[in-house]
Amino acid sequence: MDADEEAQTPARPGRPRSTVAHQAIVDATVDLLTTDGYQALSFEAVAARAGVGKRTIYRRWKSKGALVGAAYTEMVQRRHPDPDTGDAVKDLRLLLRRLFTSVQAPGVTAALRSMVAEAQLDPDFATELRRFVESRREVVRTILRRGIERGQLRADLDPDTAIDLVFGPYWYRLLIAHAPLDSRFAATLVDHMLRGIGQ
Amino acid sequence: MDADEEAQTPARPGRPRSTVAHQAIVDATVDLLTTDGYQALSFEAVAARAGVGKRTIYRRWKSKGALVGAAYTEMVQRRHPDPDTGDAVKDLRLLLRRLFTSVQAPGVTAALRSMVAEAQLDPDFATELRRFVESRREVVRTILRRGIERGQLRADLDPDTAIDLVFGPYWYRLLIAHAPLDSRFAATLVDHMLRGIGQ
Amino acid sequence: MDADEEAQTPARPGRPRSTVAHQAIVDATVDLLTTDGYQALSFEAVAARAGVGKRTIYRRWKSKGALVGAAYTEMVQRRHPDPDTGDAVKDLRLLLRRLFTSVQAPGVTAALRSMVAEAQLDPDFATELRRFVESRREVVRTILRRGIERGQLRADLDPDTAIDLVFGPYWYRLLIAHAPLDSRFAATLVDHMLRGIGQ
Amino acid sequence: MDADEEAQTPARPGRPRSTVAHQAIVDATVDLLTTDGYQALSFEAVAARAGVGKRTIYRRWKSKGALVGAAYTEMVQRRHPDPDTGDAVKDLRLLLRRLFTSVQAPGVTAALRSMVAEAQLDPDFATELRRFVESRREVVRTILRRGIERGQLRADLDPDTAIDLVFGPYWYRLLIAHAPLDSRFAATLVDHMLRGIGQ
DNA sequence: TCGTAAGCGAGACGGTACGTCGCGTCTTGTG
DNA sequence: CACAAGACGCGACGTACCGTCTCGCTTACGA
Repeated sequence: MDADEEAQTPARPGRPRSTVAHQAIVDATVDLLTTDGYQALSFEAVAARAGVGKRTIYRRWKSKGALVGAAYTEMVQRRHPDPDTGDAVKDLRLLLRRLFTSVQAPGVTAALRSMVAEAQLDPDFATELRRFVESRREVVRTILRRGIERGQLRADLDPDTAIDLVFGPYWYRLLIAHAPLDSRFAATLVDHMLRGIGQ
Repeated sequence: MDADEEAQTPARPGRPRSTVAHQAIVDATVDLLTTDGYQALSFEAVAARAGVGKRTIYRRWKSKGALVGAAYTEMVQRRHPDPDTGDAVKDLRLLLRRLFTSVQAPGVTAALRSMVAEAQLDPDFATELRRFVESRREVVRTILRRGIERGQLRADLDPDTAIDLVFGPYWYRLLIAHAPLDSRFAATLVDHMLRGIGQ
Repeated sequence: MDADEEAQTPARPGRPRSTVAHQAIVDATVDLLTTDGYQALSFEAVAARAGVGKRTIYRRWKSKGALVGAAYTEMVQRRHPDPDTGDAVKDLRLLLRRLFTSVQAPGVTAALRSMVAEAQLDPDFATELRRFVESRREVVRTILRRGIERGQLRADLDPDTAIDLVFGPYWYRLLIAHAPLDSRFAATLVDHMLRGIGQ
Repeated sequence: MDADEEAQTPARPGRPRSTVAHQAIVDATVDLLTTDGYQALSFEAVAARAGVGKRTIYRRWKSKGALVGAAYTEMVQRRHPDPDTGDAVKDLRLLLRRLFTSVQAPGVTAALRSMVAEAQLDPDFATELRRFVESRREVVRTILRRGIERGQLRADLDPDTAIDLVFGPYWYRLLIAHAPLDSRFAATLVDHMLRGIGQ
């Protein structure tokens, strides 16, 4: 999702990559993404706005989607960490509410959509996206495991299926947009998951 | 999703549209889609392979996604009609099983994905896709309504939420591909929906 | 030196090439050539100034030099035809005087130079240039032949060598620019050629 | 034509320039020039093949043509010195024969052509080339002057015009390549020059 | 039966963006 | 300080498709 060799060989020969250029590119991408949308976004335009050679961008990201991925990560700095209130049900409700709120911010929906779109077209980026998705699943998985250990959730539930039941409808509405992603829907999702899997 | 004025003015002036050209275009699209993937698909390439002028394609479909939509329809002839066995639960299980089976056919997944991708980029096509999605939802809605009337399902369920719980995870796995769309998952989905909403 | 298939199949399939675009390209080339010089001339710049797609230029000329060739031909409309005054010596003097005068016009020297430069780098264009050069030699060859027939020049001269003795120093001074191409030099060249080959 | 400050301050501060690098650059240039031609020659390519930083080349030569000039000098070690046999006519014949022979060596023609091409595009290099050309003219000028003093050539000839009559056709055939640069042509050139200017 | 209106293939058109190359300059660490 | 390595801003390259626009030619209806 990010520049390709983040923390590799600490010193390789030649001039090191400019962090200034790096930041300028990411900023320009966010700008264009939220202003004109994914369509208007091109390596050409990003280079122009960032005051950077196209090569400098290609050196770091190999596709538009990968670039947008970095910009998205930049946009959603707050990472919705595991709340861990001690109550698994409360944790789930909190996490979902935050997720559904963050998605209201302008540009976030567009970014997520463009990433899914890119993933359908570029298998390499699909892998990267899967990695990102998995990291989000892991947070919920942790909450569920904790809930089971604490006896707050029944022991025989299948976490992965449960997670699909939460994130599935979330992405579904996000992508198809046949219905809003509001806090009521967030609550409903948790309710149904708990009724299905909880004690 | 299809050629844009299917059953319009039954007879309009001038030379009628060539069904030969029409078929050649769809065939070429399916060919390219399953052979080289969505990436290699372009109006230019389709026209070349079909031996057809670009204009002739533009006259019928206004976007790549719309064109792929036609190809998809071509591929999935069977349209998963409402089973109506008399038992709502049996109907649901049957429908889901068919849905999950159809998606195994080569090219179908690719077509669905490309359509979702296109929808993220082209609002007009998003509307078309939403129409298609809605038609699929309507089938389930009918089953659910029938189940309630017959007393097979409890009366206070919200059909649309229930549908989200089924189709959500379906699309989620289809698009993210983090887990397979097998018949076991189909069964699990119906189980959870029923446990959540059924009596 | 010109667009590649001048008077071929009078009607080939598809939209015919636009003469408007053609002229716009040539004009833009002449403009840029005489204004900013050969260096500043690029397909990119010509396309921009002519309001034309780059492809449209590439379709007609395959290299910068070939393009400049067309522009040059456009610039030197007057083609220094065979004078044929009845007197071979007079003809030669007249032709040379005209040649040396035409080369004074701004841009002509630059165009000729750039063509020679391109010919050194691109064998294909070298062939084209050779064709142009040969056409100029033919004019002189005709004059000489006529002079021999009329008994104005002695019979045993070798026309091609004689022509080398005239055009050789001409191009030499044109390219190296170590001395001016003035009318005195023109006269001297004819004098020496005649002293060397005449009766 | 050569490295720009050959015999400058014999000892200047800092690390002295590596003669190893210098030679590697020239060798790589000759290699590329004779192998892939002038087109494939670029500072970038030379640096890569020589295993040298681009800067190191720029430090020594300021243009592609200047660099090729050095390579040319490397290729043509023998410099065709003034023969001075005592007989001006014999001297001229000898010099021309040598000149026409040297040009047969592979790569020499290409180098000369590329230098002329570069001179048409880069005024600075044109000056350098003019300097080189003048040095070659000076040799002939000396022979002619000596011939006049010795009474072997008539006193009223204009040396510079005479030289144009020899070198002009030489370069003409070299650059346009409409006819070969063989020894017969060498002889013919001297013959005609003498008939034109000699007693 | 014949005009006329649209469809047809081909392919050129003005564009935008692509991904690459080379330029000449700059910044690293190493000698 | 020179050197190799290589990143940098830049500008041009030649190509791919876009969606539109002629061409000359069917095709088929309705006047």
